[in-house]
Amino acid sequence: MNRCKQGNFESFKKSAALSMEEICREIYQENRDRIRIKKETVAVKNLVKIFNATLALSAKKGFQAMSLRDLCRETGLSMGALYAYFPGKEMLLEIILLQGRRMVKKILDEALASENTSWEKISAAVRTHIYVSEVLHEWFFFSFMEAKNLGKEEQKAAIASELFTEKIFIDLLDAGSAEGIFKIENPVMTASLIKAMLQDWYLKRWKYRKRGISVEEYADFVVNAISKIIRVAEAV
Amino acid sequence: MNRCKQGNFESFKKSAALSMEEICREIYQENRDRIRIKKETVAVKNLVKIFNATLALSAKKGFQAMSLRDLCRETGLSMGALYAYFPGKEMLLEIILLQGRRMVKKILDEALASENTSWEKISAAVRTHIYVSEVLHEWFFFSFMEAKNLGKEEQKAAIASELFTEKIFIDLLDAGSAEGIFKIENPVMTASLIKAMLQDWYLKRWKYRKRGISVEEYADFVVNAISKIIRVAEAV
DNA sequence: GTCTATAGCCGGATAGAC
DNA sequence: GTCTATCCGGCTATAGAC
Repeated sequence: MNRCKQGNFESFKKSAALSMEEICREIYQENRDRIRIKKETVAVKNLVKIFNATLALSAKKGFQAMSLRDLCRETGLSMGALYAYFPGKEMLLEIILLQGRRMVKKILDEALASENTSWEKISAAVRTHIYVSEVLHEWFFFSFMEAKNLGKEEQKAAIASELFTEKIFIDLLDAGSAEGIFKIENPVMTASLIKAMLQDWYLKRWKYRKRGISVEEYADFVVNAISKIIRVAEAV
Repeated sequence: MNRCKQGNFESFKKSAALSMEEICREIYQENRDRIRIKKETVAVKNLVKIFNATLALSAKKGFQAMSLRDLCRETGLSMGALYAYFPGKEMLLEIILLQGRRMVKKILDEALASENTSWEKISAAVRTHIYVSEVLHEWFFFSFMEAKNLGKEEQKAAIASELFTEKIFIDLLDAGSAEGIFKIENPVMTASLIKAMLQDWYLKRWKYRKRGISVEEYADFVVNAISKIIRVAEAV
């Protein structure tokens, strides 16, 4: 309930169980058959290493340019060991993307369920999205950058995910518009604009970091900007 | 003068001499020493082929993943011929990025020079940027996507270019604020927001295409959204 | 100017030792 | 479970024919 009202990032971070270990445990359990390692503690520990290393290396040079030998160096594992955890480079990419999408969807759904008015829901969705993208920054960046290099099926999933988030905003804008709370000319375009602002946080994080702007300040600014654009009545 | 007042994209396209051929002629003349082809007509014709093919292939799989053999297939040239035009894959990347940045800067500077009030300048800068990114869409996408894979010096240039555009908006917002025309809480953050909207046009073009939104509609929407956020008095 | 042929290297993937 | 050794294909780059 209300993980991030008033923009408390720290409390969000604690209440949302989205550590890398959490994610890797899920991945392990879903892929028990493919993964050749039987002891869960060992497997999860190394999966964390592998995924973190993949995200870090890809952030620097891109997934395609990252070699599995780079990955060996970074994780301390050998080529042979790596192949005990995933069946090939392409699959490694897909597993990371799939699991991340699920996690994000789950958290967004939860955040919305506990809000009431359209404006509260929009505000919560914005804050939650920005906070999640802060915690899982490397994943978000990765996911955006690699989207164009995927196979046909994977690309569809990525697009669906993008449109899913946007649809949440479109529906909320429509609802608030019908209730007469917002004054909006074009809900679809407005939702696109919101998405663009959300994305900027993880695409240009270096910039905001350098300027000393915190996640909470950014979220506040975005919520405020949206309230001006849609002319929400009871905006804080 | 006033290339794109009232958002006339077609007239902008004509007046701005930024065809690929134009760009390639400049590149050829600046790299006469490195390029082994003497006849300008032949050289420029093939440079156009090479750069267009590079942008197209990179859009699909990324520059790193694009092989020079892919490039041969796409251009109809052989490996040997390619190396008569550029000294290596890395340099090809740098040449494309450098020349594009120059072109964009030149056009933006020109567009601003012919406007008067702060709001007119902001509006013109927004429209011009969106229109340029429409004409040179592939270059903009390429430039954004490959930025992280560059060498140290090239990366600095890319960041400088990003901040340069943003600075234009920060200064204009400050100026209008001082004149009492805008009501802005945070010019730096507002400029970031504007940049995010500009970028969305070339990062998510597939989405806008699918929805049948034209460049002009998008530019109108962005200008309008900005006017609401900064509460400009004489906004249309 | 443009081609073909080839050098030399590095990538992903696998087999089999420990 | 993890490692080393190795296969083989594709890559960039260059040399030399036409």
